[in-house]
Amino acid sequence: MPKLVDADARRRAVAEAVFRVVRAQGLEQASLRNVAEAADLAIGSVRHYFTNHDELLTFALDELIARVERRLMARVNQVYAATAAADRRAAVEDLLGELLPLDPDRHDEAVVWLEFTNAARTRPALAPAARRLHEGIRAIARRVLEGVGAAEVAVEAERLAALLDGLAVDAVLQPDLITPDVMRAVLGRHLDTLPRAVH
Amino acid sequence: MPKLVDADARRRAVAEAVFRVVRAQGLEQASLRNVAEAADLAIGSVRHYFTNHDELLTFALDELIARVERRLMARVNQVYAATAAADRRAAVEDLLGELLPLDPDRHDEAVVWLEFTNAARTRPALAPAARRLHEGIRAIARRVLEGVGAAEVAVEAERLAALLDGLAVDAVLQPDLITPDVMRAVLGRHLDTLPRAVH
DNA sequence: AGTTATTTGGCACAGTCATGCTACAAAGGG
DNA sequence: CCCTTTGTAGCATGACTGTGCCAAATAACT
Repeated sequence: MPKLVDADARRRAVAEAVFRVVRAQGLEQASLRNVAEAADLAIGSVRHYFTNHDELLTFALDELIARVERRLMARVNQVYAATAAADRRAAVEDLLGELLPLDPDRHDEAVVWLEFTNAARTRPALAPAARRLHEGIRAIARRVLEGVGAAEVAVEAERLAALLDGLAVDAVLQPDLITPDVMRAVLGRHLDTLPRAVH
Repeated sequence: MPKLVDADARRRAVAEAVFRVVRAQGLEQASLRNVAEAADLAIGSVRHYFTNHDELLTFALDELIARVERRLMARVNQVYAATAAADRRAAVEDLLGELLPLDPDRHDEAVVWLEFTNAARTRPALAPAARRLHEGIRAIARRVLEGVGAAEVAVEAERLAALLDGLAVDAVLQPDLITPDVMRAVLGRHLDTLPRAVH
């Protein structure tokens, strides 16, 4: 047999090529040909690791979600570890900030997320993963807002989640206006005005 | 000559066909052929009213924005007309609600908006119109928040605009979870917690 | 009635797309 | 050494795209 390649690593490398194409030219342009070129592979090679174009895209989306989840896990532990009020507030801010495109890497991630989650509206294959991410964000928002009254937690969680989604979308679409500084200021202000939940 | 058609009305009718296709199948599928079929015209006819595919899309986007602006104008006047505090609060809620997909028509509008504004990220022809809409929403947010301190108005306007964008996006992508009731509750809650600006 | 400008319809072309299929190179195990 | 498995590459096909170009049908105006 030839070089005996680590198939999983190859699939992840191709997924990264998908991200690059989507980032630069939109999901619409993430054809097998363009992705193969971005991955520096022949189109036939890419097809050896993915049976379908759909499977390529769903794998890439799953990979993106896994990456976000990995980052969030570490931050969640930080919140639980923080006992002092000031520490907890900072930990919460870091945790929620992980959902915002505050640095170039996460900006690219947010771009790809918006492209995929929007495409999921009309592409059934992508819908389950997009849904999982949507609900995951709500779960985090609810957990962070434990301190508010039970009657309000549902509305407040939705408000926080919508704010995070909106900031991410705005930063993706108008990056020169919605800078990391603006996002941090808005998130901080939002947490300041919450009853007595997070501080 | 033939039937002597009102060219402007025809262009608007074709734009509506664009909306229907984008709504049902995504902007990616808004090809000349699909749009022509949705408009019940021959492809050559559509091309008679639009020199370009790009011109067709930019016209449709401009048309969408004009429609939103028309709706907002009426609401803005209502805010100025309201003198009593309770009236003003209701007028503001109606005005901002105009930016949310609270009924089926506005839901379709929001779907098309998201498709276009996202596409504008990688399609230069659409960028100016998307930008205008983005800034228009900020202008409204700032005007509504006149009451808050000058130091905070920038951050608060961004927070309100991001919340509106986020609610719209979430309702477009997960319409069974983010219902009009949820959106109204979240917006109401947000206005309640603002300093003493709107009430 | 004839002319002319507008509208409509469609053909042809070059490009892109996903995918079924085949062919071949390479390296590990017998 | 051979053979079998794995990876790589590419050809062929049918479908779709925007656009240049052309031809016909239509109705208003002279």
